Amino acid sequence: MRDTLYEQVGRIGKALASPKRLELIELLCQSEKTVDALAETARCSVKLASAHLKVLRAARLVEARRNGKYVYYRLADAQVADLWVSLRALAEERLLELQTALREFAAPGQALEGADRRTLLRRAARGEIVVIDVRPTEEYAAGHLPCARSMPLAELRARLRELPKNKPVVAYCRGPFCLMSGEAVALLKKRGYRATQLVDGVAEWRAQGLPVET
Amino acid sequence: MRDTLYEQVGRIGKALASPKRLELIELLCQSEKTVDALAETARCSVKLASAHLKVLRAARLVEARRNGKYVYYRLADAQVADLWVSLRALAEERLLELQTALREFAAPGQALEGADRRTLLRRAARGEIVVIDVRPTEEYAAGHLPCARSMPLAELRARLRELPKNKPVVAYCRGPFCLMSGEAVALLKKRGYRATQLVDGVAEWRAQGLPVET
DNA sequence: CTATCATTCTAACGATATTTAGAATGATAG
DNA sequence: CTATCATTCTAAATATCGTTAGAATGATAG
Repeated sequence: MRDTLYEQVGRIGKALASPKRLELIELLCQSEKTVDALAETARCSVKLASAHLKVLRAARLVEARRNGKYVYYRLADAQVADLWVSLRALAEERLLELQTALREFAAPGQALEGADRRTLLRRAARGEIVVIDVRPTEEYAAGHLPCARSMPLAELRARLRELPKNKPVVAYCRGPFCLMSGEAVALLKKRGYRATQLVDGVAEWRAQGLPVET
Repeated sequence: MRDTLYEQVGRIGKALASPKRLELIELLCQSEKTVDALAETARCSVKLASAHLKVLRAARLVEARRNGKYVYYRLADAQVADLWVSLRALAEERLLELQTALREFAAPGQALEGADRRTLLRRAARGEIVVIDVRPTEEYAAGHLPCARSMPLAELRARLRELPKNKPVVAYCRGPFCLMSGEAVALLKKRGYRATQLVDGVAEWRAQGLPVET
């Protein structure tokens, strides 16, 4: 009777109970992706990725469309990205183990409050700072911070001269669990740039109600 | 390495993967409660409730304090209530099965948007409507809507004459999954009152950033 | 000391989840 | 037809989970 209601919500909970699935959700927060691409980025077999995606689809968190030989998966709703952001934020706040793990793996970047985020946008709009998006170009194309320039980590070394040395450069990537912006900042600093890392990703940005460009 | 991060978030996900635990979380959204009270309301043995609470505590979602013979559990953070509200809202939006189950069990009440909620508050403050909280008194005491009067479902029949027949009466309880406000409205209507149900609970209210009184 | 509230340990049962593997099947582009 | 991308079926190994039960243990009020 009443248990049915909680069981249904539990379906969503169960879908969120596997680390691999959470990783897939985070990747899908960036842009739609093929099974192949997801499996490669999440470092698992296509078969396993396919199985996890089936679970996520059964919980109605993701949807699929076919285009030619490829099946593209995407989040079923922007609310799913928001839920992922809330869940991760809660875990970061409550779980000491996560905090220490983050300190160890991820380079410490700037965690901004709502007001700071708006300040960052204003300064970027005025040209006082340069914001670069170091994710792959497809992810940039699917949505990026206003005023951000696409500069994928893989191309960064070759395109360094496009960046000014006299202005602060702010790099961001997929979010707090992603290492790309940290690597970008390390490279930039070594070459004499004034670089800082923004730990937000587009999903965090959007969850704050801030604008995202496509 | 990177998997550790997702594993930690998965701990929270796993805690949210059991219907019984979700029910306990919803109860704890109302007020702190003893194991005994939780077990009775969730219709399970004290032992099972204790085991589930242990899981929730391990995921740092709830905390306990002892007072005399009793151990009182409470949510570890208001963010936990917000997460429950988001999770439930997402499930309601995405899962057809939940929508049909809700239509069957719960009487259809008013689901309000942010602006409507403020209108409701204004009308209650002006005395145009009477808002009653039909939950047990302890839950009312722990936090209730501004301008709401405590009128527990168990006492409603005996205290009917405290309510005006010429003004609309709005009843709310623990939230969309709780049947108490529906029962209250059914009783009131039978006795000739102009009663409507508000499906929001205090957690939904607070998650909207609206004020809650204690 | 005793009654009450709560937790723990043990054990057991059944169910479900994660991962890997081999083989087969679909669906599509060229 | 063939190569590629994706899913499915089968199976197996391993692990964990949810629930119930009995018995014991703690912690506290009176």
